[in-house]
Amino acid sequence: MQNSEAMALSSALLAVAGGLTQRIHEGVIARGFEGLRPAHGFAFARLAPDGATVTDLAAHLGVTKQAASQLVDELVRKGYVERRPHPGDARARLIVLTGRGRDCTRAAEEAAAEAVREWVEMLGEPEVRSLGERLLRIAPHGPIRPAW
Amino acid sequence: MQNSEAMALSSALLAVAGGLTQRIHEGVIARGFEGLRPAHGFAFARLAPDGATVTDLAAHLGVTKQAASQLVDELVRKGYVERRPHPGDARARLIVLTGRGRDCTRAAEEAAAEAVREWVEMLGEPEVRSLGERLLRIAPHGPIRPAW
DNA sequence: ACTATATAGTCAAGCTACTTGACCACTTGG
DNA sequence: CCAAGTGGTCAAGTAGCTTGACTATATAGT
Repeated sequence: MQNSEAMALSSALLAVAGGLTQRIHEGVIARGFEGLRPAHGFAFARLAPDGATVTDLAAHLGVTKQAASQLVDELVRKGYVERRPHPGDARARLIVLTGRGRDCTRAAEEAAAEAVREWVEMLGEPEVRSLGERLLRIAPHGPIRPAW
Repeated sequence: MQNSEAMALSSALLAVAGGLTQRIHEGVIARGFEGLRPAHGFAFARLAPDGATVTDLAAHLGVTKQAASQLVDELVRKGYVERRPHPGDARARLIVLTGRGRDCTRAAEEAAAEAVREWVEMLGEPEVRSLGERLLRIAPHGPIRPAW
């Protein structure tokens, strides 16, 4: 496979990812959740199941824990998450989504589904499904880098 | 297709895109081009064929033209691009890559090809190729958003 | 049990890429 | 040929990140 092909693939991938990010972001706003940036969505994704510590969040986002702490401050102020004492470690705090935070996560999922639905219209469901499977197999495990 | 499937697809897509961005960035640095951020790569991509104006660049990157102008300042200072008078419009300037800028672009292509090669090892060439084709068909035309 | 080292989190200050607002130079259309 | 529009830059402010310093709790070694 030639460099030029690899570059075409890379460009397409990054364009699709950028477009999707923007679509989700706009969809979340359209559903009434304001004052959020795309980076917050990545935080929500980490917090979704059972909460996480600030340090976990920092690693997931690929930023310092100070930055993660500031982000949590902001989300607390806006009512999306709350800090709870951590069971089993008195130094740590467990950051968990509030009801509003879970509503917002659902809104993001709807917005993502909306974008994916358009892909299904263009490619058909089987192709989109296999696209997802292949992406899943090559997805890295490390921190989600929230910037490029 | 359910929301949860759409979200899994979205997450995988964004993870792959984030990982790829990081890989390219690291590869460019490893080849001796320092002081660059991923956003510069997107600028290079727009400048590559025949150059572009600051306004074009701003639209492509999804930022204000002031921000694009500052970015160009930086790239000029570091020797990657130069400002030339624009043929046919005395207000505008044509921003073009220098030799070093083209070298850097090639380095980015090599780094991208390296990452794609790993995907080929995991999925096989036909699957990666069809992945690229499908992504190309759903890629948006608008500005590349350099932030999420 | 006691000390030493590591870890979770925050506070404070500084940096940097971006924004908005103002402005000049040139182009285009009536 | 004048009015409005466009390309670009200068200047100042902002927001999200960084590094550095610190406290509180946990863990390991002797």
